[in-house]
Amino acid sequence: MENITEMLKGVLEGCVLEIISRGETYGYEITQQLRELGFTDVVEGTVYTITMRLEKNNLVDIKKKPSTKGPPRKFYTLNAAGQEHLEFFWEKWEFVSSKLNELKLK
Amino acid sequence: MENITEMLKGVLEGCVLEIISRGETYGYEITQQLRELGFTDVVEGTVYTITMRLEKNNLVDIKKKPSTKGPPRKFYTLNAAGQEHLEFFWEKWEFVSSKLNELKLK
DNA sequence: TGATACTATTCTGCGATACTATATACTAGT
DNA sequence: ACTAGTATATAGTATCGCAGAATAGTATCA
Repeated sequence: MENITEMLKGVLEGCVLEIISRGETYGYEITQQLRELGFTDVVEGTVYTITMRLEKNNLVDIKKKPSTKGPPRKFYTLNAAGQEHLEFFWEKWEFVSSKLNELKLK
Repeated sequence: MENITEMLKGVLEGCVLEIISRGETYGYEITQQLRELGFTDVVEGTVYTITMRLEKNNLVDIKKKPSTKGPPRKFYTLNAAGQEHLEFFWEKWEFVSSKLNELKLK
């Protein structure tokens, strides 16, 4: 799908939070999961800015682990604040989503 | 609903296109319709930037008409390009929306 | 006529976000 | 040595919604 950049704003971060909440993971793998989801054009740099932001806002805990396939990985897990943030994200999504579907059908 | 600004990016413009497609309307009225929809915090300035953009991108036709209640109104109607843009917007929405719901349920 | 309120458009600058492009680093296979 | 794949990092750019204010027209009431 082309030109969905603007529509992903505010949404992609929520996706990353959700993916992390499913279990400890790292930037590169998150990118791949987003691509598998269907957001095929998402690149590492984009995910990196998001994880950096999560880090800055203290929503994740970090553990560095060596990798057999490249440089060390930074594994993320959601902390309590991150979990709360994620829940609030889904609430917002439900709200916006319902309003748009309402508009579409009306 | 608070803090949905980022999530509205790319979405609000689509809403405005949809509202215009329902029938000739003007900025102030569009703002009110968005508020009725549930986006209570949308302000005139926001809608203005959107209509200006639609205008700049030649997606709307414009007619100025006097008002009994204030300064002249600028009425917008979708042209062919605008109609196409709207359809593409809903396609994008369907795509992103389905992916998000997929992620949420999985 | 002056003040106020409501309608209505316009303008500017800002902050947040995703994207582009590139650099750097480590491992494994040929 | 070279390449491909993995992986983090960073600077710069474009876009978008929003805050805040200015401007302007009409109606109403003191």
